[in-house]
Amino acid sequence: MRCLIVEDDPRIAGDLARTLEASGFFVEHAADGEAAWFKGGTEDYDAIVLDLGLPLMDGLAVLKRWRAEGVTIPVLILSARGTWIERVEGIDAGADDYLPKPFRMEELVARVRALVRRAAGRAAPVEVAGALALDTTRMTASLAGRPITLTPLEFRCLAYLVLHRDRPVPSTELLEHLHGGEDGHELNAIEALVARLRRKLGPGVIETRRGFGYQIAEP
Amino acid sequence: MRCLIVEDDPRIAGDLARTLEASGFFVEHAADGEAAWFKGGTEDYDAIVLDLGLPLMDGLAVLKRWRAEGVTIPVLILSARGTWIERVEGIDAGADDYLPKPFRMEELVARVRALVRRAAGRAAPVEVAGALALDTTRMTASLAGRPITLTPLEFRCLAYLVLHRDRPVPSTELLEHLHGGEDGHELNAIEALVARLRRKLGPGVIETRRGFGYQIAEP
DNA sequence: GGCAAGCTGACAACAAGCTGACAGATCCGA
DNA sequence: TCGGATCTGTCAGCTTGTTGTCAGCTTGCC
Repeated sequence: MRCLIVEDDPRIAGDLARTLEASGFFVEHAADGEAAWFKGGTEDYDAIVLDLGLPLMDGLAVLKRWRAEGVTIPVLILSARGTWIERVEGIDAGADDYLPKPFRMEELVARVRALVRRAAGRAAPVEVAGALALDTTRMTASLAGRPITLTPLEFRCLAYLVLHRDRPVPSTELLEHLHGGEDGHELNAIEALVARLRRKLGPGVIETRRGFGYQIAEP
Repeated sequence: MRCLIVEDDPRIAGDLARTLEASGFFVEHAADGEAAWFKGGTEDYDAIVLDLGLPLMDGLAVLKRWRAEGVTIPVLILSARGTWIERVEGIDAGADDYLPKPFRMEELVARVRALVRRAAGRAAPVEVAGALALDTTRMTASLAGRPITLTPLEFRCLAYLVLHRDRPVPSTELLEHLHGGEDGHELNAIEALVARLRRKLGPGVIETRRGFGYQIAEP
């Protein structure tokens, strides 16, 4: 968990850092707008706590610039001026939450935690098992960074195996999952499907545990 | 123009829907907070009319959750309790406008229209995907700098594909988006539409990912 | 060695998607 | 109101990718 604190007052910054560190964050600090903009754009944080009154570049300007550049790290705005107009401006500029000063430290920690949780839920749903990566939004698969073209059924089959990679999946279960319980399908269809997947993925990715089922190989 | 109505009273919801439909909106409806949250987060509306007193999740909570998740669709709050405190709370939560009950239908329509106009003016009007550029306020398209004449439906279809260019869009979803969920339309209409678009755009712009959907080609 | 589980290449059936033609609907100017 | 132009949905026939089945094969286990 990495968190960036953007705050020019060294005393407040120190307080914030200590509190967040006590809650398990690795904290970094930027004291002015320029430094903040640079760090937020180049490093990968889980959350940013942003004060608005900053030297060199105003907090809102920094935020807008990040958002324009595609930085999606969740940002919590801190501000002494707690009017609702400013709140709306902050949200408008792309902030994820807003906390008016003065505030209790516990509340700050709770909000930053909530922000991180929410962002994790929103992230691109990519499942990874060793060198194998499945992106269920883009419907793409890759092996060791190399893209693999899969048909819909192949994709669903592989996704199911990756999701249950901690145990062998019987072919009867795959049949049930892929065809929604309709019968009239032979088990051999699954065998053929797995064979086609293996041809695309190469050996050593889908293992057969004879008598138990198929399983994605451990990294 | 798609509009989501969030209202638990079926009579009021029906009134609202009829009025907005008469003004040219495709209207969808959610009767509780959970459903509203889901629809607003996953579908692409031009405006949302949100009642505050809702089952399962309160209207304000839904709104806050949307804003926290980055949903920027303009929201008009409806409420029986018209105190200014509540108004501020609504704006604070990220609402774009506030209309106390009772209200005249004409006023509602006017405000929703204003909302949509404002949002259109504020949003980045030009969407770019590779050589393809769409100006959503002027409703013009160009490919490699050369202007392309599109019909209204073609434009909406292309805009939707460009907006979701990071993933394949199933033709069922296009059908739903373009016709606001009314059925009685055949999937083949989408195929014909895409064929017409391809004839204008040339090959290699709209790709078919068989079994997954259509997708704008990566640059 | 024998048996069952599992593999695989070939093939055929099927479904997804494409396209040109046509016709109903709508809009617009005269 | 009429006529023409444009837009858009439907249909039929076609192409192509996907997937189930079959038959014969290999592999592991008792």
